Amino acid sequence: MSDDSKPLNFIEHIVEEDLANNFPKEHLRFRFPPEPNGYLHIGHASSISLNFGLGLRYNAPVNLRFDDTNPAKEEQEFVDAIKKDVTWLGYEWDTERYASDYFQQLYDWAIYLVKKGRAYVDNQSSEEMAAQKGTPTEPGTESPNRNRSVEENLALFNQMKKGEFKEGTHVLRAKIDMASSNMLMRDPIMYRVLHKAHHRTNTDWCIYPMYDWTHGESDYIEQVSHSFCTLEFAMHRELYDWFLDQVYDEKKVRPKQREFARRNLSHTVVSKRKLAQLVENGVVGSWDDPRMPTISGLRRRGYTPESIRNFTETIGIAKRDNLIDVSLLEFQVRNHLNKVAPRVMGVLDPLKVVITNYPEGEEEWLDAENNPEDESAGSRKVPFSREFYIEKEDFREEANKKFFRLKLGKEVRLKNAYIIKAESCTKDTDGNIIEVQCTYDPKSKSGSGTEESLRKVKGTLHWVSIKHAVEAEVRLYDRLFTDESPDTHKGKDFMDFVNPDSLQVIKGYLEPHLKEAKIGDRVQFQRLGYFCVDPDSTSEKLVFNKTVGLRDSWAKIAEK
RNA sequence: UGGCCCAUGGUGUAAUUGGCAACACUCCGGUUUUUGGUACCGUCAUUCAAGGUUCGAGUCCUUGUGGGCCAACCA
Repeated sequence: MSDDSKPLNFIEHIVEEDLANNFPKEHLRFRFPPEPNGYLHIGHASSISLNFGLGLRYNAPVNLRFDDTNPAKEEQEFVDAIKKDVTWLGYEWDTERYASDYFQQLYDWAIYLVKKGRAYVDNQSSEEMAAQKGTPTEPGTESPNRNRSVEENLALFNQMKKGEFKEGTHVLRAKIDMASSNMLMRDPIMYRVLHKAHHRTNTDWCIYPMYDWTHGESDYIEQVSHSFCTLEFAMHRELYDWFLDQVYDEKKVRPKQREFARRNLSHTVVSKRKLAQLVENGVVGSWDDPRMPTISGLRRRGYTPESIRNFTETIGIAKRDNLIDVSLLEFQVRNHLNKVAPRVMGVLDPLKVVITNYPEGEEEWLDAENNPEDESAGSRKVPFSREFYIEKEDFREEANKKFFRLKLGKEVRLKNAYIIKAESCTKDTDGNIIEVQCTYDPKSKSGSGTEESLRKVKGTLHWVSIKHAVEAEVRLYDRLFTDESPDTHKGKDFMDFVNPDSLQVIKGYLEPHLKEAKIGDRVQFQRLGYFCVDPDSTSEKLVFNKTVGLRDSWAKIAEK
């Protein structure tokens, strides 16, 4: 495999080491286990790439497992969205599983634990139990219910299951060690009463297993060999192993939990809870708002699956805290779109230009290359006429030598058209330039092969013939937060850093064939950036999203 | 005051059993260019600190320092 040449991350080293220690390769199995309580985001993309990448690398199955043990938060809508996103990213799971598929098995095992004296029913309030829990530096105290008889526990647990108790009154706890230095080992809760309908099991159950009791056992049931999760679960590993010990059969694969650091992206938040807050508070329109770091948001923004996969590959996986600069993500989408996006012309901040020596009423259709990076993309025709738009910032009455664009008395090349020279301009009463008058060199037509057409002029501008222009709504996006790490400031809420100007809606003028553009189409507006057609687009009204700008070295020069 | 994890350029990751600190991005400078895009070339680190082991330490040991996580009937 070509993968062999690439350096391994620490997770791959762990797998390699297990293989070297005679773990059978055919027993390798992985899983991606989202809770269906929200949409997947760029952080999940790393986990998805890790697990499915391992599956590809070792030709091992990868399950998509929904960790659906909390009916209060989970919905079918999210299950569907997650499946769509994983598929869109280009991965195929072996089998689709649900933790809820295992509710009966988990229940049977719980009974087994009760019978072994390893679990008991506690009917104290959560406050009482919290008080007995102790602190990281002080041991906890044992519950008065800790030594109930097996018979009594069995009866109580049965009553819990039958719905005879109200929520919050009874729980099943593992009997471990109230003095453990690991708070999670201080008799953790295995089951709670929840009189809520579940999106899959409906009202079959009114007791639901907790994460810790569910996750490792689910891995075990599925015979997952390596269970990877984020660092905040590191302390859970001891409990994961303890629960496994209770039911483990030596002849089976024993799953191994290992942890990696969550990927943090600059100028955004990567947490389902916080992203949900942005939606609920109306900061963004929806989970798939193009400003969101969700997979669906990035998709709508115009990102390609390839660019996201390349991103996760280049940022890698490790255990240290990180804040990945968004420029690494932007590079990947530019890099991919540069190769595949057709070039077109669009003017977003129009200034009218009139060629005084071009015949009135005349028009010609000029050849334009679709993609200089891809000869097979061919060419198209664009209409040229006496009056057209250029960008306002592409004209100045006077400017220094670094300004390669149109200025009075100087020439520029119009992309795929003629060389023009600015002769004069007119202004409104406020002094704003509203029109530029030019002359053109009729022999300088692009591709005509004449001596004049081969002349070198410093600047090349994009333009759109006014008579032929198609209007479109264009949505420009800026970073969602003004701070690079909005949720890491103690005493400050991440919402305080929301960028009030993250969305700007303008009108653009595009070359006419864009009228045929379909939802999801991605193009490069030459000299401006990459844009895609938003799902809001209709046959009457085109809507484009700006995915990302081109690298802009002029902006840096202009700043100085 | 307890336990667990982590520390390599501006950012993210690499570095066979200890053996010339590498790759990508960014920044800065340059070449090419009918996109100030692309492509190409170049500059930017004595690996948190102090000791120790060793012919040799980013890697092993000790002690610091800094950061993260742990007391939801969430996952």
